[in-house]
Amino acid sequence: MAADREQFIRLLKEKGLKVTNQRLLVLEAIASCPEEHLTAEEIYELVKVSYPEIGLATVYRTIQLLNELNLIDRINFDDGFVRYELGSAGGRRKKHRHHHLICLKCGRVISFQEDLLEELEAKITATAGFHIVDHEVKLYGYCVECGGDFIEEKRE
Amino acid sequence: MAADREQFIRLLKEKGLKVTNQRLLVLEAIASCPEEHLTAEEIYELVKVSYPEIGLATVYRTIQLLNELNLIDRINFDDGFVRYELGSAGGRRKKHRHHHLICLKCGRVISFQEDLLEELEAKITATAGFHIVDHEVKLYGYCVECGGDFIEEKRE
DNA sequence: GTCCATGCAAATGATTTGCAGTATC
DNA sequence: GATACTGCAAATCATTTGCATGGAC
Repeated sequence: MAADREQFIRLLKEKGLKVTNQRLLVLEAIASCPEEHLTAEEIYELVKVSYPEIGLATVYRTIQLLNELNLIDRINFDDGFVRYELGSAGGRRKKHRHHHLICLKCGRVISFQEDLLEELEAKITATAGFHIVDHEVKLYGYCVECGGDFIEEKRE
Repeated sequence: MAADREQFIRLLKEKGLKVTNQRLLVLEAIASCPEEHLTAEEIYELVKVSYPEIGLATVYRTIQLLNELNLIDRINFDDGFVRYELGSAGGRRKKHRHHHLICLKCGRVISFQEDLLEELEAKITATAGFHIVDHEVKLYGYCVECGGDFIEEKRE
């Protein structure tokens, strides 16, 4: 939505930062791929389509800014790239980031949004004095195409 | 325990790999810090105490081997280092890795072992055809020293 | 003796940074 | 017009790799 864009512009102005084409285009690129988990390089390539002069360093700097403003979240699938996706806090009031199913065979990543651990968080806060504000869950397994359905039968 | 060591030696022999001092010392270093989440550099420094000739590259290569053998697990706290800890599958039959409470203020990491998501895993396997075999959970918040206890009162 | 493993130094590759020119406010 | 932003190239820094030597079996 353009909601992210408007919020970004507002936040930039609030902080005395400048609203530039490059910044808007980086956010737009990320927002245009809500199902993807983009690397800096991928975002760079996307923005270059409509703005070929942009530099990779600018993309990195903008990503950092967007992350500080909580407009995007970082995710790490341990494949050597840090990835980014539209933030869970983006405008709306959802407080938790969403989670990921990761296929161990083909590497496919499926996102899902669900508050998995509310109860557990409350319990830990009460017993350990550790006040939890967010959680991140990665589930590893095998997707349907990679044998998720019937792998059980093949074992033992 | 020395159980890890024996298992390591057995696995090396099974695969026609050589049992070297360096390999045993790297595993020993990790096993000697069960509460820590060591970086490659930290492991290197630990091993150097008893074996100063070891090279950092050997540590990296051994870590990779240990990880492939499932004797250690990788964890990433997004601070620029990959970290390692004794594997959840190490000898015993625990199938899930353990989880982490991460303090957003001081960075302290507390591990805990608990099967959090058995039910959820079963549900997703049944409905999405995605067969889950492991999960990783990171909980973010504030530890007791950093105001975990009373931060609730300070907010609005 | 044969290979595999090691140590060193050089290479890699994602991300960061310095700086002079450029655009926003 | 001042100041922040950009693009480029050079710098960083964790990790990997090539290669000749050394060690395990």
